[in-house]
Amino acid sequence: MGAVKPPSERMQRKRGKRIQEILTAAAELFGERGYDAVSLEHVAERLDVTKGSLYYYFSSKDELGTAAIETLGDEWTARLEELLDRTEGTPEVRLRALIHEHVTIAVNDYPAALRLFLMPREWPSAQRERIKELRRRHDALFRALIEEGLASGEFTVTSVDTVLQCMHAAMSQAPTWCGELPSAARGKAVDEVADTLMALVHIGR
Amino acid sequence: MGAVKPPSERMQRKRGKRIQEILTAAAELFGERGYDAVSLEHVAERLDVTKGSLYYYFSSKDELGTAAIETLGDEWTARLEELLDRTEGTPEVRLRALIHEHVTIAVNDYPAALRLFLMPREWPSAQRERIKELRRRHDALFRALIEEGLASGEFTVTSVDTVLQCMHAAMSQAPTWCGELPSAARGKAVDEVADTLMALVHIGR
Amino acid sequence: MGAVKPPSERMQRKRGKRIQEILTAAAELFGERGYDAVSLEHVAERLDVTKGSLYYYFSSKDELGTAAIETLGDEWTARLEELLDRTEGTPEVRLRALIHEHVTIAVNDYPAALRLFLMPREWPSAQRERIKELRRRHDALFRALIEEGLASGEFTVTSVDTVLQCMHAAMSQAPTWCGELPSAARGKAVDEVADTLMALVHIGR
Amino acid sequence: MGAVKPPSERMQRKRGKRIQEILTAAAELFGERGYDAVSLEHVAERLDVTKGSLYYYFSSKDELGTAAIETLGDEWTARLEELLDRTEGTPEVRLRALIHEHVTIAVNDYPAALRLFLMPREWPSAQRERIKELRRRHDALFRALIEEGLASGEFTVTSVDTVLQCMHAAMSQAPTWCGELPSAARGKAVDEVADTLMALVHIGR
DNA sequence: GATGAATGAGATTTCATTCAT
DNA sequence: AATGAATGAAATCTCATTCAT
Repeated sequence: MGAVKPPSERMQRKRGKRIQEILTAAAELFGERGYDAVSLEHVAERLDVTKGSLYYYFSSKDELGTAAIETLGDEWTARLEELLDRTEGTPEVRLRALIHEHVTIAVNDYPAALRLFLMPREWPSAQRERIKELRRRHDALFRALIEEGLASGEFTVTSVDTVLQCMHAAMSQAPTWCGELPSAARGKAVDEVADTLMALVHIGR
Repeated sequence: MGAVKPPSERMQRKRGKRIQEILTAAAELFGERGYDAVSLEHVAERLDVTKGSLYYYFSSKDELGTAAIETLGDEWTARLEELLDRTEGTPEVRLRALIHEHVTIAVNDYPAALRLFLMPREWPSAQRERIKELRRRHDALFRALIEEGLASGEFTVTSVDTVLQCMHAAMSQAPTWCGELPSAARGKAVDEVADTLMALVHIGR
Repeated sequence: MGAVKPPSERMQRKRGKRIQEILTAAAELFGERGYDAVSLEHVAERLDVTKGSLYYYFSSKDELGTAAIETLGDEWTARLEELLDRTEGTPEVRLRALIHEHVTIAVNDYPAALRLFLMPREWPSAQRERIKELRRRHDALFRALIEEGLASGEFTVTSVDTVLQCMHAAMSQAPTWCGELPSAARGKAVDEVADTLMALVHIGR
Repeated sequence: MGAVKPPSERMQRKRGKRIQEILTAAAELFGERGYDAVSLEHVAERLDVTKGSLYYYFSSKDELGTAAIETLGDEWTARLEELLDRTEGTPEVRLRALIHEHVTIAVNDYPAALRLFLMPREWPSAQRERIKELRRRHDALFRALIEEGLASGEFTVTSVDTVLQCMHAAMSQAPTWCGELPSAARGKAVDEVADTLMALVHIGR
């Protein structure tokens, strides 16, 4: 009835904020229990909202899922970039810091990660591509550092791709064992993971 | 008079065989698509029976699931043990062979093992313990070799536990990337994974 | 900001009303055929909705069942109380009227009440207690009248409890025989039951 | 293959005995939990036999059910007849003894009764008629005594049928409350029931 | 006579999705 | 923007019944 008034900018912002809230809650839940095991009811409940409301923002569970991952990935990548910005030194030093930070984030904030990142198969095919893209952006940070180290002769690897995959797998998996340790022991565990994974770029000697 | 005749041994064997058939089918499916994504209908279909029949052997999906994992784990471990039996050489040689075989099995036969093995969290607590036990048996093979290599001075590590976790994570994750390669390239990819992971026991130099 | 708005009172009422509709339908069915013989499909059909909808209001068949019985019991008790409100006279007169009304309700409206009320054993323990409580409230009406009559010397009994049990049993059982009579004969049959049962409070003389 | 040899008499007896065992177990179970709630699995389990075996003796659950009731009813009636055979005295004395015995049997042996006897509605219509017939035979014992007492002027009733119904209802219901008493108190409770029910044949005075 | 195995129909339950308000 | 209500498809589970051995 009458002209549909275009959403004011303020409204847009508000909407954006609500969406972020939803995505955060969703990412947490998917991360805790896996995509299949989380119902929209669960998501809604955590937000103190009804199932139906979610459809105002997302047109399907799949879409919500993908968006949740994307958010999570963006945030994660942003934090890693920030770290690199404030860390100086050789590729060795910086790569180790990056690994350490990645694991820390995984353990503290996204026990999620494994289920979300590492299992594109679990996702409907429409979503898979976007998840891979996300992964590429994320990997780029590590890849750049490794190549820098290779160029300078500090690092040796069999194959950059393989190293990246192994590194990523181990880092994302970390929460499932570090997460169970008493928090006192966690710091040390994370350090050990970082030290251990650095070996991957010092192959064959 | 009234003596209840216990099932004959032959019957017992037959039953056991049927159960193994079911478990194999289930393990394959769970391994391919993950627990949640597989319905009893799927399992039944692969066996050419009706859903209901499965309940003659297992009293719930959970029970079937746990048993299937156990089977899968047993089989896997058995294949690794076999490999070790027929492989001679230094710990270095044998560990590399073990990794190679593990990844090969993962890629060829159990692409979704990741979801089953690495995520005890998503299982009802009754099952969790049994899965962890399975994991321990599996890890034992790697652990023994690593310790042997450490004793002989061939290997250096930061922490055996950490190495095991990282190795396991990377190996189980392998199917998600190697699996997508054209089969021609797969062999090389698996080799590279093995070479790369061997670095984990040659830390710090 | 983020204030969760509680469901409006009007909505609450509406929901309550819907629940009552469901409970009434369920109580009727359970009362007619017994708990086991009624499927949620039946209940849904009578309400012209789908099975699934019922789960929006009740989280299981058991829960619906218990609530339905409670409703049935409340209604029944209420009708008896109403009757007492409008009936004057000696305990003798009023007790007879009460019995008569009870049997009438049983025969006309809840032919299967027997199965619901008299057999707490078949209910899960959670429900049993609530059913017993219901029964107590119901019995209280009869008990009060009987004790009044005893006090005034009009009645004689061996044991109030025993009389109550026998009375209740016979009244609830009535539908299984009165219900089969042609409706013309029913009135007389109910009268006879009432007269007969009054003998229970005139023991020994 | 060859002539089917007619079952020897010995076999017949053996068969009969087996059938009785089954019927007893079935009657107990139906009595404890109700017809619907008992599965053939339950019955078979109690007999240490497999479900399938029951079909050798009975062609359906319904048939087993009806036969079970019939057995139970026959046995019950026989025990009551026995009692009457050895009890002398006025109708008053004998009727009271009969009631007492009936309740005793109900409480001790067939908490069953209520669900089996009093609820023809719960049974498929084919069975209903046979159950009613059974009930008639059973009632006949009481009816004869009551009529004797009426003839001699000892008893007064409104309607023999009604008295029988009420009596039967209360007697069969007895286990649900007497059964819960500590066994010490049970004897007294049964006595009270008998005394109370005797009032039904001394109406109006 | 009895068993193990299988079936198929139906019951309970879950959940993504839609929609009127 | 959000809610309460409802739907329908699919999943898990139960059970009377059949049958080859």
